[in-house]
Amino acid sequence: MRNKKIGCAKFGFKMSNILYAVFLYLLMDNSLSGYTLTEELSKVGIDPSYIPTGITYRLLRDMEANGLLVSKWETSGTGPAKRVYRITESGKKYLEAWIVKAKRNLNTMQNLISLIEGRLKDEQNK
Amino acid sequence: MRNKKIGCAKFGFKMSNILYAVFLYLLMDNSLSGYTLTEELSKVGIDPSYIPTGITYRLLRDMEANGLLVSKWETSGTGPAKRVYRITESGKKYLEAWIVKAKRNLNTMQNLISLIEGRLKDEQNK
DNA sequence: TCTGTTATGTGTAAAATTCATATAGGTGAA
DNA sequence: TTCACCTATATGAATTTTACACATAACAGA
Repeated sequence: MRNKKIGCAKFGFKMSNILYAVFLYLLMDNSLSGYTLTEELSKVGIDPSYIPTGITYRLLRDMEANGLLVSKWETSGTGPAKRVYRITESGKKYLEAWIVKAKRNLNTMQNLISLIEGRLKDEQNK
Repeated sequence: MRNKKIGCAKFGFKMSNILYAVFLYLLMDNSLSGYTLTEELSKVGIDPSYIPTGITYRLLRDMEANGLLVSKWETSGTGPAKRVYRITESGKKYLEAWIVKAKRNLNTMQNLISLIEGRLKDEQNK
């Protein structure tokens, strides 16, 4: 048996991958800033206060560098300037590819969890 | 909004956490060596060849250090000596606690994925 | 002017993962 | 008998990911 690589990534549930997907999803309807995106995480069941802002802003810059998003500064309106992100065609394609992998990995996790749960219930009934 | 922590761990799907659970599950019926445990990953839908042996053996030592497993050397039988692991009561408790968190996190992922999938389907039908 | 909210960002530490490599006993075939 | 291959365990170091701490700045209202 040889050494190969795996990681959370293989299950599609690496933190940064999930946030990539969520941000792309949230941006499909509107262009939004990093701050607003963080707040809207609650819409998908993620507590925004758990996400360090350092991660959010760095991920968004990475996503832009990878061509999934484009940004422009918005200085109008109240408060400090916002960097507002818009999804690209490449970003949509990325999300479509992600969902395929994510579903497969969700299945793996689902099977694993029901297997373990079943075994633990057997133990209780002994 | 303040900075807090998250990570794969918050979703319960960190690589090492999954392997902890799988190993504990596999050890509920028999005592097994690291090598055999790796092979038996296929029973739960994980391709053993994807798991670097470096990770497996290190995780098992960690688990023992944390009291979830105990090991003894088995020199009888063919081939080189095996370090055979057995699950402890503490290991069983860990697995029970893990499954609760894992189910919750699976739910979060499930909702997230169906949300995104639904949105992508809308897009196709436009 | 001081506090709080909105808003974006960076440097560095810590943790997790991967890669490369080492060791060693046993088996079977050329 | 030596060479290739399988079983079996292990570690050092590089890389990647994630978390923590902090810095900056515009504006609003007391």
